Amino acid sequence: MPDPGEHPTEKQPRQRLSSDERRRDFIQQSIKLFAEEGFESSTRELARRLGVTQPLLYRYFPSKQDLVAAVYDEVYVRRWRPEWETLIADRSRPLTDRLIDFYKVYTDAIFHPDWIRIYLYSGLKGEEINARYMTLVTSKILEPILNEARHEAELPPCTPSLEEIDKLWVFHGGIFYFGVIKLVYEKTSPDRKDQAIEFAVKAMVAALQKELGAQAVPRAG
Amino acid sequence: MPDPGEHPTEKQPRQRLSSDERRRDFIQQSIKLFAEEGFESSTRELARRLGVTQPLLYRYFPSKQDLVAAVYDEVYVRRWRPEWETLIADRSRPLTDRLIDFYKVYTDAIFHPDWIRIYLYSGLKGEEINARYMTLVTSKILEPILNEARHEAELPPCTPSLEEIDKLWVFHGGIFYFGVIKLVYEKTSPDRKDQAIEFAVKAMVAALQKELGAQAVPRAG
DNA sequence: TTGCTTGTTTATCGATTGAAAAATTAGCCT
DNA sequence: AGGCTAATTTTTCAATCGATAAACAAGCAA
Repeated sequence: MPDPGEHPTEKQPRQRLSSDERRRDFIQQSIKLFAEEGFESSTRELARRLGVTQPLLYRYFPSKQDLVAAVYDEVYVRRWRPEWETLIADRSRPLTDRLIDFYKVYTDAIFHPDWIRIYLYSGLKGEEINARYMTLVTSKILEPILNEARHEAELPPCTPSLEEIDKLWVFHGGIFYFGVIKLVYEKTSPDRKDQAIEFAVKAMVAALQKELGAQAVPRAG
Repeated sequence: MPDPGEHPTEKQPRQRLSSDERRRDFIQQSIKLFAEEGFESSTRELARRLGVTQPLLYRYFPSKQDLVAAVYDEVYVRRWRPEWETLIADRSRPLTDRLIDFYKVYTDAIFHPDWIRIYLYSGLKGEEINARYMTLVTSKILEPILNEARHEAELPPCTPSLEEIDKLWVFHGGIFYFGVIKLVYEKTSPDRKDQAIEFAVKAMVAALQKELGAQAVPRAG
């Protein structure tokens, strides 16, 4: 005697959703599916997870590529918080404190399998939006950090050199990659995440101050 | 009038290779192809690049999965250099110098699109060999670094805590991720690579010494 | 030259893919 | 109740996938 309740979504008397709701469900489930199995996941598996048939997708998206674009918009664009930028630039507090706070909330936003895996998959695919996100991080996070470090070292602002940006990418990437390995391979408690961030920020600010201090010396020597 | 020379490997009078040569070619070309397009690349595209037909692959590998396994062996296992471990442990030199040298040669070995992209693809796939490589890095690189740092701080050796390994992963991951973005998005000169490594190593050793120094204080206070 | 070994191609299969066209039906308006 | 709109399903297609079986041919040995 076969078990009729094998699938949880089986034989529901077909509930209809509004156009907006269904479209939203497609995107949300796509994020999960693509994050798990990459963008080569089949549209049939996506439909199966939603309990609908595969051709329904094409009433909401002209092609699979358009669905992917919608996923990118949701992941890359809509998760960015403009207040991050103001947090870094708040000169009423020491830069170290600002950066620790920033990286705590930034990693709270991006240290999720959905985000990190879609970020990596799209980066490997060479998607333009991924490169644009890197540019955004450079201009809205790394360059501002350098500006703030120069200000704390009482140096005049200047356009950062490529080598300085490189160093900040090593620092930023270290925190990011910590999220990668901890999410991909194991679960890490928030405590250890915050601890690692504090260590990285302090090490970075100290190293940066040392370099900028050396730049300021010539005036005295 | 159609151009008959469209493909460079067109209409060669079929040259035969020895079994070993052909097998090696399959693996090497697979590394390139999989690195570019991921492991979902078709066996037909692989054969096309080698100028042979697709079923020939199955005279050398029982299945595509076996080909992937051969690629993993080539990339993960055969590129590891045991002398890296002795380089880190050479106590006749300051730890900073050792680490700068180590990371220069280590990144010379792994900062290639082939290696980094196959590493990332296999990591996203959840391949066991990727997890094993992470364990190898932890036991053969990060834990030895911590031991050496403790030795330089005149502290007795001990089994490193999870939090200490976390910090070293942030540092190590920063260097690795620098290679990722520079390879995926642009070309970087070796100078900038070495410059970034020196900065990261110095920042790391300084931050580590500060922490270990704090541990050593109680004896004096 | 003959013949055998083996590297290679030809032909083909079943499964899966993204996508289109047409039929169906749920749910709201009147 | 009747009917219209739009959400959903059914059916189907051409392309592509990994893989198998059988035919072919290059090169060495006799």
